[in-house]
Amino acid sequence: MTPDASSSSIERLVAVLVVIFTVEAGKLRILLIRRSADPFKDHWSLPGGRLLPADSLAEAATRRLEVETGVTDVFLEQLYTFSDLDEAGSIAAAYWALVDPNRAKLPDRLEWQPRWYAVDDLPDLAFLNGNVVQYAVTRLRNKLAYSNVAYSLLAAEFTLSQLQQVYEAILGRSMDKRNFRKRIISLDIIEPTGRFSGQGRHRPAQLYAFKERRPVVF
Amino acid sequence: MTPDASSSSIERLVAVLVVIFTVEAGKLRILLIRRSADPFKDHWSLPGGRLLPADSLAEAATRRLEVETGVTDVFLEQLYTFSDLDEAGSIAAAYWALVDPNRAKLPDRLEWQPRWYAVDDLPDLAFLNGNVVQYAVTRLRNKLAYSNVAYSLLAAEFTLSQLQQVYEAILGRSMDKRNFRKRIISLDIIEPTGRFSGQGRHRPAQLYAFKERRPVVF
DNA sequence: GCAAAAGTGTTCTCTGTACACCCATGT
DNA sequence: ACATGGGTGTACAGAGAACACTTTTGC
Repeated sequence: MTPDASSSSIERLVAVLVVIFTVEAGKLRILLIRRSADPFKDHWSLPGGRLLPADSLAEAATRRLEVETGVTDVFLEQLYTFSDLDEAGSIAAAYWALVDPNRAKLPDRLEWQPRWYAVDDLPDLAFLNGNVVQYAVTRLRNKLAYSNVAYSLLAAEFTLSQLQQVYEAILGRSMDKRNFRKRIISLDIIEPTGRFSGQGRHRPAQLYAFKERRPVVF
Repeated sequence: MTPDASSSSIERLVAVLVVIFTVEAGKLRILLIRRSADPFKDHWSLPGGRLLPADSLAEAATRRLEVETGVTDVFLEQLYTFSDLDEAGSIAAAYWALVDPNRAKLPDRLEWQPRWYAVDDLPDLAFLNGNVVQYAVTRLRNKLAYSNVAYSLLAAEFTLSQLQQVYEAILGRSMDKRNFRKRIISLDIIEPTGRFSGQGRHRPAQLYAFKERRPVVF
């Protein structure tokens, strides 16, 4: 047995990718970085990297999320594991995360220039990252319907209108205000805090908080 | 850099596991094999094995499924990728499959002695395979509600009663015959073949077939 | 007083569920 | 004739969708 390329070894290069979502300015966005090396130099791609010795997949994904956004206590879940994103036969475990845009601070001095892109207006992506993003968007939309994952996209307190805007941005359609409120309240996942958002020349809005700031499935 | 154990290499051992389901004698069952080597010698475990050079994950899972059951053209889907099933830091990509018990022929001369076990009466499993099975059962139950995956558990033609028994075995509860038929027919995934099952001292049953014998999501 | 967003109910349709009897066949 | 599984319809309840006006505040 020759000890040369990975394609003849019994072991494999294993990488982690992270699809980091946020909702900002009424749009669902993901974080992309610009590749500084070949292959696909100067193309945009999902943040990711090699799995280090003794890393679990979740640890590697968490670390990469923190490097890019500075946050760790957010929703983060495995998405799918690909074995055909490149020609080298490496394995890529994709994760997805949801972050509040006001908490995520992108380190803009980094050489890979992280940037938020609206998912309905993405640039060409390196490798087959476009497939990964599509898969992640589908999973997010499904999960929104039967879990409280939206907690991870909002501040601790928020108005019902803000929550509705998050849902509308993710699902890509507008909803009826009365039906949305009825449904969310009947799910019993949020509660009024008693405080009000007193800003703007209009009636102040009741502030709400999620009862659980961790994943709950209905 | 030392070339010794996998825990100090940048590459990883990658394995594939397969949770192979069937429904037989009114019970949801999975295929287990008896380990012939340490660790966990003589314990039961899920079939699996190393990812060979140039294998994709799906190829490795398909091959393992064929070795165990002789079938390949069945429902097979990735489940989850684990990095903490053993202490060696290896990566295990779990898949799940659905097979018709009449087509799966277990090679009973194999040293690992494959056997069907009812999921509600499993023996102690090696590694953390119990978690994997639980996860697969949950996924199967969910998927049953919004896809046609049951096609892969039945012969090409079947009666509505046989189909209902499959659903009841998977979900672990009995259903009303009239409501079941109404719902399945309204899903528009099966059609009558015009032939009848003329066996038994009772009225012959209309035979049905799935319109698509490949995964369709509603 | 006016602009802007907050807040609130009713009606209808559709889906899921509960429930019981006759039919065709083999022995 | 009887035992066995095959086959069928109706009524009720709950969920989701459509739809418009009043309230509170800042300016």
